[in-house]
Amino acid sequence: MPLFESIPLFASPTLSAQVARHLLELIARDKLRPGDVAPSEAQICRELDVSRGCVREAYRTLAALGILAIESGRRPRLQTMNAHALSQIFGYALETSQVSPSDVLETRRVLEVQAVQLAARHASKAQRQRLAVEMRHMHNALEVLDRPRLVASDLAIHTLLAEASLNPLNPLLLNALRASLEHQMNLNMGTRRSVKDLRRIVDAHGSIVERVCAGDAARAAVAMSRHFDLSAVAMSELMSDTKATRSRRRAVAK
Amino acid sequence: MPLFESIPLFASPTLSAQVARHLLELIARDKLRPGDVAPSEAQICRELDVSRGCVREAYRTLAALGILAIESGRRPRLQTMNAHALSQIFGYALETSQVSPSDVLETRRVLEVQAVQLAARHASKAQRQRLAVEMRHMHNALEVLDRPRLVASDLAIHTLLAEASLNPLNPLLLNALRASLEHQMNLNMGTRRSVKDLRRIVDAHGSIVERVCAGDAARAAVAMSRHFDLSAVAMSELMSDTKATRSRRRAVAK
DNA sequence: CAATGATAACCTGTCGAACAGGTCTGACAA
DNA sequence: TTGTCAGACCTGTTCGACAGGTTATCATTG
Repeated sequence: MPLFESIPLFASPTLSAQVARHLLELIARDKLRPGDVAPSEAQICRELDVSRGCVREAYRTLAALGILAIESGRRPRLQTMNAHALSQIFGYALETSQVSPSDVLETRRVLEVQAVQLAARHASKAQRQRLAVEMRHMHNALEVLDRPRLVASDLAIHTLLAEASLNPLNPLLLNALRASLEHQMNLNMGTRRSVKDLRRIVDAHGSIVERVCAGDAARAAVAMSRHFDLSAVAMSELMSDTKATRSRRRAVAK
Repeated sequence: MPLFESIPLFASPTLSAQVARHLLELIARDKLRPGDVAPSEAQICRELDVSRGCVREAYRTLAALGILAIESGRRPRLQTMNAHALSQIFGYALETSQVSPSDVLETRRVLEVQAVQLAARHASKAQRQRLAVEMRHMHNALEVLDRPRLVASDLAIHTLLAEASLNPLNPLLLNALRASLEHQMNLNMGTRRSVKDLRRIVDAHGSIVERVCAGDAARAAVAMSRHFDLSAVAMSELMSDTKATRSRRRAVAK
């Protein structure tokens, strides 16, 4: 029985994977933080005595996961957690029909509902103020029918709510899910809503923000839940997918 | 004004990033599915007239995201969605204190609670049977105090529940969150529960499975929620982190 | 002395050629 | 028909080289 058996999963076949693992261990050992610089490629080459190509591949791996920020000329730095890598993963899952848009919406829904509850309980005064301000912007945008600014306000409010939940996984996951879903939908159709629908959406945001600012977690959750009901209906109208997919899966699920 | 301005975001500075994007577009255009083969490195080299190093880096990027499966000698194949990349991302966020273990637990909780509700409603007969079988295994493991088999059954039940929700995002996210959290905790301490706690955990799973099999979504959710209450208490005892982190964040949140 | 600008060191991005070793296919032989 | 073997194909890795960007040092200059 070999000695390495203690770490069976980590017997990476490829050298570059080992280098990537080494870098992760280095980050953990030195307790590096986002913004700190990582060793340069040449340094790792000398330390581990491997070719630069290998090291570069390891760095690309970590860069793809959003761990390292690599720019020409600069030394690699640890990156702040961001949704880009996640949205690419979700986007691939959508693209290959491994998950459906309604699956994404379902998960977004439960996360957003929890997020507004947490936001209602934990948001700071400044965060509540920023929410109220953005809500006014949204109302203004509706009055002059400025659609780009409307969707911008929509996004801003959802992001503020997710941040106000004080669980960083909420902005991370929600941004990733939203981005991947929008990318998928925009390719299929341009969403042009009627003015009536727009007003309903703005009102929905209004009541959510109002209740979060009032600290009423339960009602805020209900409002967000209603908001998602509308979105779900709108989407299932556009692509009669929800029911079909669900029942097909049920049949396949042995 | 340059012509490329129409797609400003896609002006990737590096060549290898452009190659990666090209591959993703190719996947979308040809509607490739998991298991299908992707072009070999040499093919892309000729088609795009770039060096093999560049192409390899692009492939590593997609492999890191869990999109491509690359093995020596074999042609690259599209991969089935899996939690590995996600758990690495979450693991990095935990490692660098960008999210706390209680954040992960909070998100896991809401996702698992929703998952059991969906499972109670949508699970197939076969899935309910498998759940019941695994539950019996867990009871047997408890009687003979086989801890490894106990944790294996725990994992299996949670995985079955997530799958039975018929939303593939649930097994994906829950596996990733669980794996990253366990990786983080195991490094800090070996969790040795008392027999009394073990019995309580098994009972909690028992009531969850029972209610899911009975199709009682509401009670299943309550049972899962209770199960997580216990876990949360156990964890906050081990690392008095929950409250401290929360209040610290609140102060920082301007 | 301080501000400024040039230079040198360092870093990443890309290319090319080369070899090792694994995988797959198809032809040939038993 | 089946088994085996060779060759084509593919990924893993290395070395060397050059372009172009960034940073820090240092000397020049006001």
